[in-house]
Amino acid sequence: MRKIAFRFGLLAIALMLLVELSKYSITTHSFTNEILAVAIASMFIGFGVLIGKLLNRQSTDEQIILNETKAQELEFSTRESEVFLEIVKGKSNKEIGESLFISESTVKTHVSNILSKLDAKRRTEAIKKAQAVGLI
Amino acid sequence: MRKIAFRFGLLAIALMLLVELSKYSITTHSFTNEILAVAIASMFIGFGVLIGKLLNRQSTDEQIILNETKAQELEFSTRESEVFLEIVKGKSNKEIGESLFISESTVKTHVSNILSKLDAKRRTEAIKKAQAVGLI
DNA sequence: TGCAGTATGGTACTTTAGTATGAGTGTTTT
DNA sequence: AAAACACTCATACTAAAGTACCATACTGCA
Repeated sequence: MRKIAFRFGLLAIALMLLVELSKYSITTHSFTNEILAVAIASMFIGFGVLIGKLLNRQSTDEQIILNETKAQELEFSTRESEVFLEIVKGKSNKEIGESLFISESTVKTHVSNILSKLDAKRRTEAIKKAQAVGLI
Repeated sequence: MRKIAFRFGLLAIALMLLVELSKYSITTHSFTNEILAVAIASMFIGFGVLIGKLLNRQSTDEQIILNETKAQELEFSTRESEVFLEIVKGKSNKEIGESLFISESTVKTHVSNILSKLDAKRRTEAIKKAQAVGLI
């Protein structure tokens, strides 16, 4: 987090220097406008990359949400999506049952269906495959 | 992937339109240069966000790599890091043993140590915690 | 009304996972 | 050399996870 803030600072400084340089170069013609434009554009692209990282960070740290479109493609039912979300959180079948107020038996049924829909043998493999297809 | 390419296209078109608009506005003075500059900068930031997404995608799809610094902080041994990498790939203890040419017993020993170092009860929980602290 | 889909749950069983403990073999450090 | 550490492996458990099969109940749709 501090690293990203630091990069933001560096970029801001570089950008200001470039702007100053462009003012200077207008009078001295030491650089072409094209080169300066490319440099400034690169700075803004850098800002975009950092902003994108910040946006990603929120979604991975706080709450995990399934990609609804992908869930539909995989024919996940509502309950299966809920159970899978708990799996990704690292919960056991028993804990999932307590969270969703259903028996461990029911959880096992859902898990079994989830695994076959994701073509996985284990829940860890299911997590990996879900990441690969963008479900999570 | 197609979605990202599509967004790139849209951004490129918007950018070209803005550039044309700026040429036009120089003669007509219908927009201030500041507004146009902000708009064009926004486009480049958008490009940056997309590029960042593409860069992230490669790292999650292809090969998973542990954050060496975090691994050291957690006092992971070399072998434990290797075993954990296989866990994240969704492999079973038996499969991990075959990959690393060690017995399933040894894998279990490593896994047990990994779990206690990550303060996790299950490998799924270990994966989740590893993501939370930035190990993966 | 009957069918399809979803959600629920149980039994019984097999397979993985995980723990605890002990032990042998190297390598590095004191 | 002895201690400390990492890696290896085994045995013997207990605990989860996962499969297969069956059954009930509710909802929406043809």
